[in-house]
Amino acid sequence: MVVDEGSEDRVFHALSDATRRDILARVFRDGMSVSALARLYPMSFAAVQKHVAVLEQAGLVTKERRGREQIVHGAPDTLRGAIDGLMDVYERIWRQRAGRIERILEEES
Amino acid sequence: MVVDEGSEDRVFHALSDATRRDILARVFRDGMSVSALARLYPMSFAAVQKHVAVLEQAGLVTKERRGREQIVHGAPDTLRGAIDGLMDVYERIWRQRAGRIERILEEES
DNA sequence: CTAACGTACAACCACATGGTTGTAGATGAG
DNA sequence: CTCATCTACAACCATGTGGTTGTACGTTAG
Repeated sequence: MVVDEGSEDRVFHALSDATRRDILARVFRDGMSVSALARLYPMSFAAVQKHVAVLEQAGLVTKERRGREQIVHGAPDTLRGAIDGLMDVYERIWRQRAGRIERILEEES
Repeated sequence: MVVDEGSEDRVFHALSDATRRDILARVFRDGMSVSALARLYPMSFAAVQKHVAVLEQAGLVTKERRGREQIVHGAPDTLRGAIDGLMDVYERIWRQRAGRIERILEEES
């Protein structure tokens, strides 16, 4: 694995807040400064800053310093990893069903 | 939408715990009773029961009573919904990049 | 019937979370 | 240089979280 284990917890926790998911969707479309993001939500700058920090800790976004601004970008690899993890769980039910069908077809009655 | 809004928070929060993700993976492969699940983890029955309740509230599992046991099954639709939501965010970066390329190709220099 | 099992739920605790305000350091504009 | 802007971070508070133990109830086995 590329990233350390236990980070999955942080990734999904980061995704468990609507404001953070909105921030994520926006910065994935186009990078934005922290203060530009802060203007979008009915909460203090510090609160938005904390949300960005949670996303950054989870590895879902990166920050790029540009002048006195900090531009937030989406990090595709981590998000891709989360999707892959869920897909693995999701696919189990189909593998399991396929196995059952197979066993039925193998029956010699 | 099939499910009420604000439930995305609950879904991702439910996924943000390693024990719950493990439970989910197991019951997606094959239904298990709550007590059978409880035997798998180094914590009290009540704790596992709470984890199952969180997954159930999020709509990620369902319970089916069988005798005195409660069989826990994975709920594919909700998980699929979570995956779809992440895919939407993920795809934005590609749409945005495709748009940039398009604009470059349209330049008349 | 009785005893054991599977489940549910309340009460409690330590700790994390999401929000606030306030202070302080870099950086760019004039 | 000076001032406004952007960012960072600490302190604080109410609430939620993950864990515990204890109690209670329905159901099956003997």
